[in-house]
Amino acid sequence: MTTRERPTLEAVARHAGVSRATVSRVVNGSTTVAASIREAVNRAVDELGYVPNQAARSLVTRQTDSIALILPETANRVFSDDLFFPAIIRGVGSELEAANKQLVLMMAGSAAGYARVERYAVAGHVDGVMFASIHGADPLPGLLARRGIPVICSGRPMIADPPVPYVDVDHAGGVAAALRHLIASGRRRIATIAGPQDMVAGLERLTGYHDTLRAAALPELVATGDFTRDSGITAMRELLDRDPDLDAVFAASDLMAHGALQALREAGRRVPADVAVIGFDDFEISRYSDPPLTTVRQPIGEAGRTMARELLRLIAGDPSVPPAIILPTDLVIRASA
Amino acid sequence: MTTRERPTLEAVARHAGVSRATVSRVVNGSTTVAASIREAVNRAVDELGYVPNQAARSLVTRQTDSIALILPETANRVFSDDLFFPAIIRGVGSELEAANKQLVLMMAGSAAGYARVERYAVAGHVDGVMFASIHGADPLPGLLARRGIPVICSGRPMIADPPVPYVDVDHAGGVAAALRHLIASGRRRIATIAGPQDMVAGLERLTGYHDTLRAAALPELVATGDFTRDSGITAMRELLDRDPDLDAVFAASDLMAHGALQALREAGRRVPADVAVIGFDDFEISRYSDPPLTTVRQPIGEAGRTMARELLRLIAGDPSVPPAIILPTDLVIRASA
DNA sequence: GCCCTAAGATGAACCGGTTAAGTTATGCGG
DNA sequence: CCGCATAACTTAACCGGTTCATCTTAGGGC
Repeated sequence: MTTRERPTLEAVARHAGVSRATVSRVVNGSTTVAASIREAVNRAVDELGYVPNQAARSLVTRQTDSIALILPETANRVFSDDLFFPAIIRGVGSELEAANKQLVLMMAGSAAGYARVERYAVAGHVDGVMFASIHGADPLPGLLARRGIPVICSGRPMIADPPVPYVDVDHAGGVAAALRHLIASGRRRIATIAGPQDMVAGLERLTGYHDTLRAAALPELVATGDFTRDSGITAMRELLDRDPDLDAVFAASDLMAHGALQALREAGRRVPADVAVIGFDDFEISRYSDPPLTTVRQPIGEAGRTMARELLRLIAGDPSVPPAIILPTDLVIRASA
Repeated sequence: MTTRERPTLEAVARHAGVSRATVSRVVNGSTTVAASIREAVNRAVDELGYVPNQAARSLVTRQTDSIALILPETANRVFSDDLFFPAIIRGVGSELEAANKQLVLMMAGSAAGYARVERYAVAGHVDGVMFASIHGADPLPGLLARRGIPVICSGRPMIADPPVPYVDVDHAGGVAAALRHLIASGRRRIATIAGPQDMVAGLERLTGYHDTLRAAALPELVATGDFTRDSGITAMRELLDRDPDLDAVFAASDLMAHGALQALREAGRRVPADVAVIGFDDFEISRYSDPPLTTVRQPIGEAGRTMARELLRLIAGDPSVPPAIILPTDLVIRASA
């Protein structure tokens, strides 16, 4: 193994016949260096294959140029069925790449992992922290913010004690659009498969359902899932059981909508002839379902990008970062409703 | 904002009335500290909310307790359609969590991102590097290895100049099992949709197809895709065009198999009555396709876990890390063949 | 009561950079 | 030709930990 000793600033300086400070200034692109010397130093850097030691550098500059994205789920769940996190990661990644920052992904599922994340951030391993989707009343964002670490959330945090800026989508607007579409096409017994009620996304979509149906003076019928396909199947069966004559279902996630499609097929219902189905997300796979799914598109990638952009401003000390940014949703009409 | 100044070792030492060195030993769990002092120090640590500065620490210890996983694709592709990376990440994540190491995800799509990854690793930001799937003759693994950085690959690297240890699955065995199943059930005109030929996985699966069909003295029919669903659709149409009487297709990935199912349906062929279809991967979604997909299961998560485990041994300086580990594949028979 | 030993605490060097303050060469006006 | 401003480089003081050699002190044996 060619474990060639990594050259230090000192070595480069000696090689180029200048001082450490000068090399440092060349490496960091200072303008007050004579061209001839700059060139000599660069040559020495190349010849020795010098790369600055990150630990030494960030010890004094107090910054690391990397940023954490926290996925508050166990590693086993994050990437299994769910397509939400991949989309967030994609958005965040593209934005950070442009800013030349390094993305550090962390799963904070277990309690131990949770503590580790906190220590990791407080230890100064990263310059800022993003949270992708928050479960329940998660204290971590506030905790880190109180420690002086720049923090931003995707989805409104449930506790607002130290207010943490966040990026979210217009849940209520999306739900209203979906339900109005169903009502306009003559549906009158519209059920919903709600999301988990310990997440703001789950709560707000259910609230939107209540509000819109109440305004339209239509009966309400609710079953609750956890955003997964399987929970959608179970919930749909339960709904059919409670009201065999329902003529539409609004599911609070695409995966639950797919589960509903499957349960409806098993129960012999035709979609959309007997029952119309609308989801929420607009995942790629919803274009290929049978029938293709009508759904509320939420700009997840855009949310990730926005989150990254705002965090970078926060880190730069920009005082004008808004406490909340709400992105629009829109209804994508396909065959299922 | 409560940007409370982070306490240093020095502060804790003063608070507890001992020296810096002693606090350091307590924090790192040295045994040669009197119980009373240890307790006093711990109290001081709690009261001040002390967390060691990672930069300072790794400057001297030369390790960071974090490990990079390189996804050599652009951020935009990695998480879109593909379910391979999520599975790898899941496996790696669970293993590293158990070892209390931090996972750092890096996308190395663009050339710039590529250089950044190299600098990042060489700068000592991480203790070791894993590569998830390699495209073509990627020089980066060898480059890092030559720099003395512990490296391990998922999938056999195409260049073996500095040999880099790797974890792979038994492509040939899986393909052979699939084809033997088709032959045993009476199929005689068996086509294949090959994967990209700049990836070892693509190459080896095609080689397996050649070898098995030649041994069985059956005609060969090949179209090439890039592992995506769309490329599967295109390739299937092309195959039907070239041999309308084919009675089976082996696709080198599940997504291409799904594309093939769609193209076959459009062409009015019944699966498996007219044409049998087998994929390779066994993604979750293949259980829900119409018909459910017969496929070669490869233990992606297990590969991730193994990769992480071996890398940790490499980092620990264990000289007995094998140059290659090949995991078994097996045929999962569902309805499509 | 004295010396030796060992447990346990300390002082100080060091890791590899950054940067403010200090020093030296260069150029310009008078 | 001198003095001074300025550009350009060097010196040295940090950043916040770890660790080894050194020192202190309490205890045990005779």
